[in-house]
Amino acid sequence: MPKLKLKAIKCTECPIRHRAVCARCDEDELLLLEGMKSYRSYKAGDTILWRGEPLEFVASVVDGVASLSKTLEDGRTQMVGLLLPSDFIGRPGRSQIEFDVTATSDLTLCCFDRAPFERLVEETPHVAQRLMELALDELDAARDWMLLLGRKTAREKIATFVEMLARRSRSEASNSQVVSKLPMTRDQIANYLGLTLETVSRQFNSLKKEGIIDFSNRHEFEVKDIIALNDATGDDSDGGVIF
Amino acid sequence: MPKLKLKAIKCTECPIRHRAVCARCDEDELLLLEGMKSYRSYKAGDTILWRGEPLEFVASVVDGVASLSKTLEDGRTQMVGLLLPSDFIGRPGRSQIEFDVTATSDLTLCCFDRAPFERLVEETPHVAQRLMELALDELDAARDWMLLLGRKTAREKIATFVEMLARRSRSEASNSQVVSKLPMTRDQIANYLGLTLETVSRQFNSLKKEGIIDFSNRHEFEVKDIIALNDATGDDSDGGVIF
DNA sequence: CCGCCTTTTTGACACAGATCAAAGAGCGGC
DNA sequence: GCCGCTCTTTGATCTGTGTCAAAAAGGCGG
Repeated sequence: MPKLKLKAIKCTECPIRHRAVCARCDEDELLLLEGMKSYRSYKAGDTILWRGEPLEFVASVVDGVASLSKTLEDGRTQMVGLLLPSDFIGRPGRSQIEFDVTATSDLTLCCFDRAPFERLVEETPHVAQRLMELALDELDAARDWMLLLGRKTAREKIATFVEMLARRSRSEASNSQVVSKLPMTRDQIANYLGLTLETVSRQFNSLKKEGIIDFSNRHEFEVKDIIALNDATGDDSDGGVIF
Repeated sequence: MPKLKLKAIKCTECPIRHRAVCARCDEDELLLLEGMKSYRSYKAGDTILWRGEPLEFVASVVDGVASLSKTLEDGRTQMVGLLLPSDFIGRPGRSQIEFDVTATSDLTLCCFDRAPFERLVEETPHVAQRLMELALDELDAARDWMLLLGRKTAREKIATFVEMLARRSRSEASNSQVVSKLPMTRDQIANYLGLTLETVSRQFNSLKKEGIIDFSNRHEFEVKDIIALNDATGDDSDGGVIF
């Protein structure tokens, strides 16, 4: 489990300062966090935490992608969360987690020892409030994923996944770049979408053949027809307005 | 949308006093809640809230079962949450919800107008803390469900569902009663498990034929072989201990 | 630049669960 | 107690996706 400690950057210069668990903190509170944080790095594929293992720290993702996954008796696995920069790992008030946490890409975490962090949560409402928002956002995402896993076809699953990646890369790059990264292997995508890797491959190629997306290489794609892509997700575009 | 106001019972005598959003409140805080609450009743099948509709109140389930569900363009639907007594509806800081809320059985809610409730959340850490716990519990449940929806077979889904109902009815009745209620129709169960109602029916009867469960009538069952039932869920019984 | 290892693609086939259809059960209203 | 409704069961068939297998494409170290 090769985890290296790195020197921490200053909170005020942190790339996730405005979105992570510290987003609402003022300068004083930030100083407290600064004093208890440490950085850890992981290589793609490393396991960060095992299910049931005592949880010694909580953390924010600073850079890279981590995933939460659950496994059945016979080895079938399902990703139950994808953690991107500013997302939070761990839950105050519980010393265990019910899933494995793995580095999907090379990863940097900003870690806090659990005990002092929990004390901080009790005392600073800004951290508690932000933690609550993050949890509720995750809950929303989990529910969207339940609809996908329970009711969408393989084609719809892939289209939804592609659309999500494209939207995210458009917003976070804050430019209208057309090329997006595919941050996982076919196998990982399959575990995320509740499919097999063969089906993932077939559906990607099917969308490509139809001219909806295009691949420059295996890990980069471009959306050619956003309308058709949106149609293919099966989502109800109607915002729920009552007529 | 037949919703009737009932006279409220006293918070101190409320059946969900110790588990709902008010669980950690002291007497003073309870008095504040008492002042802003009102009860509403719904008949089985009533829609409580529509997706996207402005959210005028938040609520705790006092009695009965409510469900959260999402729908695709063509009408396929997936339940994304089952709300039992003491569960909470609504999310502070957001005026809309992303799913429909429906009464699965006859239902009683303890409602709070959103604006005053949000002010209360800001001021009383006990409510905020409890809300956080409830959200995180729901997140855990959502993740278990993602594993079920993405990777379990029809048989495993039904076994998991039955096991969940049996465990719940055992704990909440606080006696070792053997008969449990099935609080939903086959169609609702299908929407919860990501199956069709025919498959639900077939799998129930298959478990019955094998002597694992038994039905006295369509809405009550008894677990005859808990070991076999547990096996049939496909879950990894190992708590994640590392050898 | 070559060879080895991993990831991805492609093909053939099987099967779990969906779909379509119709019969049976349960239950409230009259 | 009978009618008419909804919910459930059962049967026959179809199909999307999984499974098994093997070839192709990258990618990396030497």
